[in-house]
Amino acid sequence: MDESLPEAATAAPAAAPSPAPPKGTVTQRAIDQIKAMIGEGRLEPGARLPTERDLASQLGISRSSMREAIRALTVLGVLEARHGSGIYVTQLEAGDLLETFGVVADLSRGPRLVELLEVRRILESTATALAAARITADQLAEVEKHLTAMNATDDPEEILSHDLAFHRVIAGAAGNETMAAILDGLSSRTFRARVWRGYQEEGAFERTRREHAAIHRALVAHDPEAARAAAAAHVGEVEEWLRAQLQP
Amino acid sequence: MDESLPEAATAAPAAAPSPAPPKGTVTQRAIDQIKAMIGEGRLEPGARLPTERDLASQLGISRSSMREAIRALTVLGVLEARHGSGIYVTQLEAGDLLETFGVVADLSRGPRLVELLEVRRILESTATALAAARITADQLAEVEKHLTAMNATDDPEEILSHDLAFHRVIAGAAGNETMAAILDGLSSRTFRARVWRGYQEEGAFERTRREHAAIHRALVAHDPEAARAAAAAHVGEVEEWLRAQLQP
DNA sequence: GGAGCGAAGTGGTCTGATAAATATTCCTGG
DNA sequence: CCAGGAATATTTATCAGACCACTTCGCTCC
Repeated sequence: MDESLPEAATAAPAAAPSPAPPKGTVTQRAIDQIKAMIGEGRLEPGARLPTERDLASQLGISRSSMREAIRALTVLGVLEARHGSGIYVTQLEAGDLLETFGVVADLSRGPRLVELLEVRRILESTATALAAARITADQLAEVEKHLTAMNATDDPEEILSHDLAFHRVIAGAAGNETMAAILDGLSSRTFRARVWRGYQEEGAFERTRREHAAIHRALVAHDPEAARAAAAAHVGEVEEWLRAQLQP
Repeated sequence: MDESLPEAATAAPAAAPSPAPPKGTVTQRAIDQIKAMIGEGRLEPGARLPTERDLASQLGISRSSMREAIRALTVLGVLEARHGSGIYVTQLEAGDLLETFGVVADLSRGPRLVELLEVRRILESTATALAAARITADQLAEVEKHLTAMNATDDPEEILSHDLAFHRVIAGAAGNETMAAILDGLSSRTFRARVWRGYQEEGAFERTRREHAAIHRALVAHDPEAARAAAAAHVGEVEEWLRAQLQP
């Protein structure tokens, strides 16, 4: 019967500064609080966090919930847990935080693949244009290395690998690490493997080779506009092919 | 002694297709396996997963570890847990998966903020150009609504809110949901609030107003090139200001 | 047939314990 | 005094079991 009154005696002992904003789950709150600590600068990149137990008691939650929060921030690339050592804030660099971008590419299908390629075309053409203006001799040599290696083999795996590296070096030469990291995610292995499985079976090898050569020529000539056009055409070819595939 | 030969007796009862690839933590493995299930189409968008308990025993791990895996995929926007109901795969649309993009903007500092603005400038200018060609009368009306509302108040909070909506409608009119979702992340509330705190104190209100008007004119005229230029200049202004701030 | 209720199912949280990897301390021998 | 290594302490990784909160659905009763 009537044994329990909703409110009453349970005056929480530790309701100090934060009047316990009861939004969402405790785990979500923990995630937000840790993010806030980093955002406000209370935790520098590379800093070591208190132990799981300390953090848990500090926020008034159980260790299980705290572990879920930590795990979530780990997959986001914000934290890094080292077994036996502790939990650390990553360097919060573009590569750390944008690694999850690959998940988007891996799980997207149908029309969204075309949209992703459109984004890649826009960013890649601009990045290649910037690279044409800024690329150094060393970087250019590396581009050539992957270009020749790509043309010297017939193994699709190896071609794909050098193709990815080819574009990665170019993106790096553009001087915008964030853009390079995004492009890396948009070119993730499984994403390209999926699209190219069919594309390369239509004799696209030769065309791809010519397009890469055009990009390389533009880089050598330090001609941003030619580089932009060549890169846009390169991605656009795949984009158009994929668009056609979706309307049988 | 010599009691242990590497292989031998422990013929696991359920070591059927996957010979237990012992890479990383069990939780990470669980994350990968669930991702694989979705990637291979064994789990459609919107589908309901087995219960935590079933999934855990199915993969041979404890419920705690399985919960961490689920939580991780939840913050990535891949899964959605409904208390008392079950765990479901999201629709895997751009908005779901790219929500995490906001944390990049929120946690970035210094030079990376400039890089993010550069990416935004590239995408936003292209999106605005596309919108100029494709925008409908209804969408144009909504753009105007936010434009006038923005100019009718002095409350920074309200201005920021309508500013975000202004660009969001334009991005939506460009017809690429993925690009719109990325731009949304690049314009997340806390990100812009941080940058604009200083920017708007330098009498940038009037300039911002003129830039928005220019974008709007280009949209009305359905002039992609003008729209591209206006949008690029708009973001570029903030970008340049921020770049200058970093070299005192 | 419909409204209300209650039991079963399911995610959310907590507690406690053990294993594994790492960090620290301290002892020993030169 | 110092170098090396073993014992010890710290910390994350994982597991197990319990209880609570919310949802769902079937059942009863009107």
